[in-house]
Amino acid sequence: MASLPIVQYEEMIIETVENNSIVVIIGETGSGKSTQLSQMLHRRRHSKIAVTQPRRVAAVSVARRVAQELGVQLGEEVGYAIRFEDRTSRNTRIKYLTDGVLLRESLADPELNDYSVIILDEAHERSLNTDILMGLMKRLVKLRPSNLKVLITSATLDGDKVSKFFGECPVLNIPGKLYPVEVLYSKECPVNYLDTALRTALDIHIRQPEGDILIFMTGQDDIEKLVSKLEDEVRALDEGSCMDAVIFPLHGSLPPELQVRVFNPPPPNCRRIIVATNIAETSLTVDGVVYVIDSGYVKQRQYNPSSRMYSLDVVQISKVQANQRAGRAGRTRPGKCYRLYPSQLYHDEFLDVTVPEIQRSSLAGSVLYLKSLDLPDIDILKFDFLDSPSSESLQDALKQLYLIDAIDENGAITSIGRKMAELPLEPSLSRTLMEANNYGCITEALTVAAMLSTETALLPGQSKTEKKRKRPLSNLPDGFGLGDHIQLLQIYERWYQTDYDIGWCKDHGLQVRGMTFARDVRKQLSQILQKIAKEPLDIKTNRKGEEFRRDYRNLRKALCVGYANQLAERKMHHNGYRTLGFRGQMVQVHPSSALSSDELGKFPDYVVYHELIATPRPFMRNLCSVEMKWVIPIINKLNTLNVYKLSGGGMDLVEEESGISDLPKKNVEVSAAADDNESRIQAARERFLARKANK
DNA sequence: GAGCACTGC
Repeated sequence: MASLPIVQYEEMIIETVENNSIVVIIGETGSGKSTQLSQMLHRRRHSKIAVTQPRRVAAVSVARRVAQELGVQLGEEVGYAIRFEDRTSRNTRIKYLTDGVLLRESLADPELNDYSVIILDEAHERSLNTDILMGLMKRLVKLRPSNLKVLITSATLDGDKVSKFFGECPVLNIPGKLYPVEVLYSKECPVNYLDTALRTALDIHIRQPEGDILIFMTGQDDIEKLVSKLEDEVRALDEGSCMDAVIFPLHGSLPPELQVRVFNPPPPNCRRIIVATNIAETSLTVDGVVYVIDSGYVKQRQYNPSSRMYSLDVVQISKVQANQRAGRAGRTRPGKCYRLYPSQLYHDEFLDVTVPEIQRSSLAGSVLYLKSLDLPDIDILKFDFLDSPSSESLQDALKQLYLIDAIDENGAITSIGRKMAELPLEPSLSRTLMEANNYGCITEALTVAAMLSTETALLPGQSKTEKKRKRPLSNLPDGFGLGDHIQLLQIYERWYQTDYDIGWCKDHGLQVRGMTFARDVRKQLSQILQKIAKEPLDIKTNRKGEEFRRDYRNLRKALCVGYANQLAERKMHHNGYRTLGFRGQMVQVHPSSALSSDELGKFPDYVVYHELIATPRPFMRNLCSVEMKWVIPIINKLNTLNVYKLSGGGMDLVEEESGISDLPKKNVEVSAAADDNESRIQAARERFLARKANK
């Protein structure tokens, strides 16, 4: 502990914090900022210190270490709070929490008076929640100038930019404890980056001294291909010509028991080669890595507000990401990083920083959250973000909220909206719950919302045979053909009838992690609903053994209201759909859907969908059949949509005549920046695809 | 007739 670089800076840090409300601290990996800053401030103050982390595991493990260093029991002076788990007490003085939990807390107490110090750690990751918190902190220090200190800490954040955002606050640089990493570039872009990664890895294995190799690839597919090629090639090497090698894949959909294999120490005289996604960039740290091979690409989910569609694209990484990857080689001794791209590409084309999540996500939930805070004099379109989302994205969010009654025609939050904001759900689902309560089907709607909160429950597991299996799985409920929401409900009901038997999940090819997560979410949601309801709600744990009416009418009606933004109408003579309202577009039923067609092979005339995904053809994923008479009032509302009023008149917008006309692009600066990102991403993607096709 | 980066309330 004494060797942590940050310790020598204690006096300077304390003095700066005493004299300033906000301080930015740049500390590279290994500086000790996550564990030491809170302790330093704790030694000077007695009231409560909050430290946010973007990830649950980090909040838990850092809290554990600090408790150990202070020699106290975890949950007493030092504790943590993550979703479903609060290990703090009245005595807690240092509290580690995920940034999402702090946002929830600020809903109950917008001034966060419980804390005298708030530390936003890992701010460089620019998670959606961290970005919102930064905006809120800027306001909060003005409201509480005498009794609040805010520290923004980060590994590589652009200190000047953040300092400027916070009114030229001081920036302290703390050196890290990384060993030097030599960076080697390719002369040119590889024709086939999978083969190039393979050759580079073999070359290191044969020629370089011991030390593990970490290879960054984009996804499961490429990882599996590369692992199998590496296995073949390593096996073909002459025995005794070099040391042994074991090869591990590492990605998020790998079952946990296979993920942890990379933390076991390798056998003697054996090199480990780990082929990973960006999960190894921040979430998992593998010790012993000396060589990093960086493909320069990452898979990134992005939301396009003009089509309301998500896509999962392979994009070029940013300079920050490239350096983060390189740093993985220098944790235990000096290392080397092989970049499979020329240095000129890195310097000229890579973005400096990753496009922040707030510019890549649908903002309906975040905007509703901000509205519910009742910040005075706040125009949501002018909220002070470190990097603003495009105005198009904010308007999209407002329109969505209006159509589901969360805000009124003037953009003010409604009483329904206020309740919705309390629920940790996407607005479409929280609105469904509100409506389900009126229709007497809250028990079922809760289950649907919980099941949709985990996308992984139905995903096939790892084995190849399982992978080929189709949904709906033969011996699982089929949703009566009404769609995926109903199927998810029925699956959960069946699981409940087995008393949440883990074996039952495994027998039916369901992911245990996903199912237990759904159970936890359901419990949390029903607790919140009980709390915010005026009178006690009739929520049953579930209806054991009771047969439902086979058409689930009320539940589907409730879904229709919640998903007013996500309606589609089947085209006359075929099975294609057109989305209703905002810039209607042609979409297809995702082949994995449980929705079934009638005896003539036709799908239902109207459906609601959970999301649109371009892969790259546009599909609707997770569908529910609805009826035309439920849809009509929504269409009427669509036609009276007026974005000018919704945004509080604060925007210089031309009035829209109906919900389906295009919006003029305003707020040019912001849009231009976002467009620039988009076109660069697009260009990078094309290059990538071209190279991949070139095999 | 398709495809699953990573987090999180």
